[in-house]
Amino acid sequence: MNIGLEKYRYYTELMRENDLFSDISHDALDQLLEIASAQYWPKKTCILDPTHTLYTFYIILSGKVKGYVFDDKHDRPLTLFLLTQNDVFDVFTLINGKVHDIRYETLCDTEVLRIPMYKLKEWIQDNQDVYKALLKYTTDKMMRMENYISNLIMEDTSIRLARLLYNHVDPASNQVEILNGLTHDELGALIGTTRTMVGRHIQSFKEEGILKTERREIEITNLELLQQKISLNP
Amino acid sequence: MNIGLEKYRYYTELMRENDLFSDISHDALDQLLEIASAQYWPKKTCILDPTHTLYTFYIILSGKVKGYVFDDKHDRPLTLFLLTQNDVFDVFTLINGKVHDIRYETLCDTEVLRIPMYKLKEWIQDNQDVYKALLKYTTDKMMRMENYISNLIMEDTSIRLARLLYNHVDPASNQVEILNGLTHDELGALIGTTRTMVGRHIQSFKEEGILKTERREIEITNLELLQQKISLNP
DNA sequence: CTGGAAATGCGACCCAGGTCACATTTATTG
DNA sequence: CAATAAATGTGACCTGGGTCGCATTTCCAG
Repeated sequence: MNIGLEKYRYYTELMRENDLFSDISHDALDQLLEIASAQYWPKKTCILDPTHTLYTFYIILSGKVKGYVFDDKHDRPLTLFLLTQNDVFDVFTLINGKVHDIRYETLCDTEVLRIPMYKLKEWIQDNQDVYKALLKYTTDKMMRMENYISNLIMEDTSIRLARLLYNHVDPASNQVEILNGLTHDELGALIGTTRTMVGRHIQSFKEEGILKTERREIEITNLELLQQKISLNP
Repeated sequence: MNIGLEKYRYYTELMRENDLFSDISHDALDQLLEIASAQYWPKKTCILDPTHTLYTFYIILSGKVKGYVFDDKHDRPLTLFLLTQNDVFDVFTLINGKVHDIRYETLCDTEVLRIPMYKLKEWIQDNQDVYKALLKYTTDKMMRMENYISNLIMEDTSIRLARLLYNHVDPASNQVEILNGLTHDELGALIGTTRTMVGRHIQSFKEEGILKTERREIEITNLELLQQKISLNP
């Protein structure tokens, strides 16, 4: 990597904290950083070509990236998952070598490490331990996805929104950190509904005294009420 | 395993064909069979206790098992996935060691290999190659789950039913093999809807000449029409 | 063969949540 | 700092699909 020592330290530090690489030796991690290059992606950077991830693997250092599919019938995107710091993509193409029919887009400014797939595969040859870590990573994501599905079928849109907010409140600031800066359209895509619905629910949450909004930022004013909405669904 | 040679051959044969163990040496596979015991589960056998899979791992030799959660609000189960020959469970508890909040139930008579978790973990210590195979297995399931989600949000119940049928037709018999013997309730659980809806749609499919039913068996009479329903959703 | 349980068929009704249309506010950029 | 685009607020309306109730059929166990 052609970067200053400071920056390099910063990356190694981030990688060392990443559970995926915690079992990897310092040397091996250095080798990995050797074949990686840092990239800065501004908000709304897209990977629209699903074959792209056949050749390049990414590790997210900061920011947020959504993985989504497009719903032609309703002419709107549906976000399948949200990736943030320490997440990687695309594990499916890395392991199965087949195209993963999914698009990626940054939801805010994002830093990634970019690794050519063939070099990564070589590196993995010598560091088969990552399989175990990746497996843990994947089963974990899988369980989240199961929860997402139950949610979709069992709860109505207002509760899905409430849960989305609840799952992302920063207890310190009462702000919904990773969702700040997202439009109602984006929020809708995250819970499988429309901006109209999101807007209506946010309005009624306001009236109920659960939250207040300002310049595309959501602040929870009464966490308990929000919690109630999720658990005691009448 | 305390079983006759014939039966033993049959199991090894099945395991050898299982992609999860295709990279495992004969010796190692024998060792695995050594710590496994065969079990026969009649239809409707349940694993209702989620902590059970902390201690026991299963490999399905034949039959079908559903993994489901219960929807208290609507008082009905929701099937998250269907497991059949060569599937295993529960990978999540094996890898993460935490309880996986999910229940299992056989949908028909089923044969499984039962392996005590701690013995399996020992075996894996000496056969770390399975991590790679398990990872492939898991990412594959993951992608199916992504498709399930898009389906849930993008398509209405009739198309979801049509797709369920289409994905399981046996081109030889035109029968919907693995779904035969399931009640409308079970079918509903598989696509996240109610028996009423399933019933109505099956009726209208009949009228459209897509299928006919007899004694809880579904036979597709016009595959093309079914295909159309899935692709040209108006 | 038979009585009860389970599975299915079907009509009446209701509502969450989608669409459409348009006004209003907030960002962004020549 | 317009002016144009993007994001949001809101009302009117429609419909897929859920619930309820009950009749009918199919399946088994006794």
